[in-house]
Amino acid sequence: MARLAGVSEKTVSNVINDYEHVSDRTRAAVRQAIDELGYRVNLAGRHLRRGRTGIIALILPELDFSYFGEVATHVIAEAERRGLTVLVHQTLADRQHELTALDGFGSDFVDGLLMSPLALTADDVAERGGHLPVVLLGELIQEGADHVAIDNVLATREATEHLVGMGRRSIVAVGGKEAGGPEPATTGTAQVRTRGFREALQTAGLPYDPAAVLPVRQFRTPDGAAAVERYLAAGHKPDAILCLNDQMALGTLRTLHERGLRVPEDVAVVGFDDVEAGRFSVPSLTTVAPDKAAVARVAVELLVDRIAARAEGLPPLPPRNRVVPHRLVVRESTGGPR
Amino acid sequence: MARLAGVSEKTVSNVINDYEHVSDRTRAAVRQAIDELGYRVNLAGRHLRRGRTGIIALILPELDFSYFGEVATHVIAEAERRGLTVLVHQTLADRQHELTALDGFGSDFVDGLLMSPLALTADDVAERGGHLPVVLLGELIQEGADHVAIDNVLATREATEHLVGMGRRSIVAVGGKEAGGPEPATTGTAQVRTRGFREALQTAGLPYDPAAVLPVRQFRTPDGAAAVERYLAAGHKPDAILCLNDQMALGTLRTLHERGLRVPEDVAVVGFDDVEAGRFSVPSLTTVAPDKAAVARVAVELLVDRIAARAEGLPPLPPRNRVVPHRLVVRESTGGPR
DNA sequence: CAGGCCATGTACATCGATGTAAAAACGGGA
DNA sequence: TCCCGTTTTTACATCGATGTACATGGCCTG
Repeated sequence: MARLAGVSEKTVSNVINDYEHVSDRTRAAVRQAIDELGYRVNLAGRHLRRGRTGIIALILPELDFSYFGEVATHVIAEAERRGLTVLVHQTLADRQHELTALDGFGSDFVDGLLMSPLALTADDVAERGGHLPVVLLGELIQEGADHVAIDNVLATREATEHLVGMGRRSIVAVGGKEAGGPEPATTGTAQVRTRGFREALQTAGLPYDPAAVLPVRQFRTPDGAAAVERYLAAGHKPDAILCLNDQMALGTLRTLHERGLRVPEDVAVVGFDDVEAGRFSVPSLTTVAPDKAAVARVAVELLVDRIAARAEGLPPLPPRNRVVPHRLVVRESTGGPR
Repeated sequence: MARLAGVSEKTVSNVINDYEHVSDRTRAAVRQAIDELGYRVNLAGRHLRRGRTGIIALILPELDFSYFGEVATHVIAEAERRGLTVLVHQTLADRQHELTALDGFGSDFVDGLLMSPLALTADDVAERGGHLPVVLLGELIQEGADHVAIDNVLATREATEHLVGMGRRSIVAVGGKEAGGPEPATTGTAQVRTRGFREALQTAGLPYDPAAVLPVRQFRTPDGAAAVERYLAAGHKPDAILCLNDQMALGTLRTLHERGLRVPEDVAVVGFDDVEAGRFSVPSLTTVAPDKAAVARVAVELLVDRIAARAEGLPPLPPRNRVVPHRLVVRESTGGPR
């Protein structure tokens, strides 16, 4: 122990924690001893005593999803500003993995969770999420936990209106979900966006064809490509495709290219998320851009609140719902400027 | 404490750890008490006692880099199989962040590190990495720590030969680094790949023009796009571009498109990493595909070894260097099949 | 029926950091 | 010089889990 070098034991702790009533001489002595022995605080001991670790987990379905990667970057920056370390964990949209994470990995080395659930329902969160502060990124329809998301219905309506405004009449939604439809895909998000899509069509006086809502297993590039390929192979001739995320939109661009359809001349394409790849794709991608920094900032803020409330033994805060801004970025895939 | 419900205290511990000499009746009683009270193991206590946390950190420069996302997925799977939890952390290629991580975040809640260093040198690792088992992903030239990487020189040579074999004579390397060049970029990797590039040109009897090695600040899409744009704007007319990763290759495709150059007819493009986006880009991307699963498997294996050795108080193992397989995947961007 | 062995269960100390309370050291003022 | 109020420092208990050593009790064997 550093005691050998300096003096006591608590004093070392005091120095490390910048306690004010420590004489300069003692402080210096301890500091030196620390350097000499290469002493390092034992997180276990501190955690045991303090009951907090300063670690929060960011639970994501997919790490190699640009959108999540970008959000994660913001979350990490925001958390760092507050002295928190972020542990990123991947669930592969697997329900079991998500439940385990929600359970704090069966133990409690994290102070709280930021989670982007795919397979879970709000009930799961409400039921099992008892012991850990949790904030959800994205929608989950029902109440029961803190949420941070853009106004997805509105955003989808705007995107759809943009297409309609360009004279497109036959619009397909890739990744959509109908009430009672199969495949959960991105539970909440898919549903809400599909609703916005439907509403916009109605407002525009266009027919809503359930067959033009293409469900997918996952929101990945190959899923988008395959869904569109099937649709076109069936003989349909849409003049616009609304993809519920950019990954699928990129897959869609590929499929259209393979079938010799020009974008945007023959078919216009819109995505969601504004990932970097969409800015460099050929053609570049029109997309709904969520304010990712805001998502991260608000989410961390809500979580920190919740952690603090818990630390002080207060009753859990009521579920809160925060809406962050978004905007439609028009690029080449719908005829935007080059 | 669960003691109230069951009986003793150590017995609870015994039940939790599946100690064999516990009567069924006691075991059942304890189990029930656990459920009833919603008891959960306190990682802090266990860590304090055992000295290990079962957590390893995966330190990456960028989370929204498909390549790292894909590798991370494999690492997580491999670690899970061994009962380890992976904490992913992002350094943004910042030296200070990397040093902090290397230091175990100033404490010791991780058992070891898997790290993909960009800004660090081997000396840093050798010097500061004393207290924590570390395995590096990717190259760092000098010795001093465990490494896992493909044979980058060979891979680059193959990629270059592929271009030469298709009759290309004027080849540019994007992201390359000359000895003594500025910008560290991806320290080791850039250097080693540049070497392979140069060797291949020599073997083919082509001139090596240092101006055809385009340094970049980072290996990101915009950097690649900008570097190529500058090169073309300067009046050069290459017939092939070798990008040291896929992100930059995607940016390159975009720039070529904007300048009206056809790929592969006018210019062939090759990337590194085989990220998913490259399979769906227009045109699809020829690339050097590392066996990512192997990278993950070997890296975790090396790290587990090192952690075990340390736990048993053995002297640290000597640095080991593992080479994993790769292959060249030929796609449309160099005239491959559609 | 006693002795002995094995399966179970318990008491206690311990890991390291830190809050608490109190002791020790210091500085002034009377 | 003595007493009192601060400033520093220390002793001790504590967070929870678990290794160690030992106590308990049941059962078998002679």
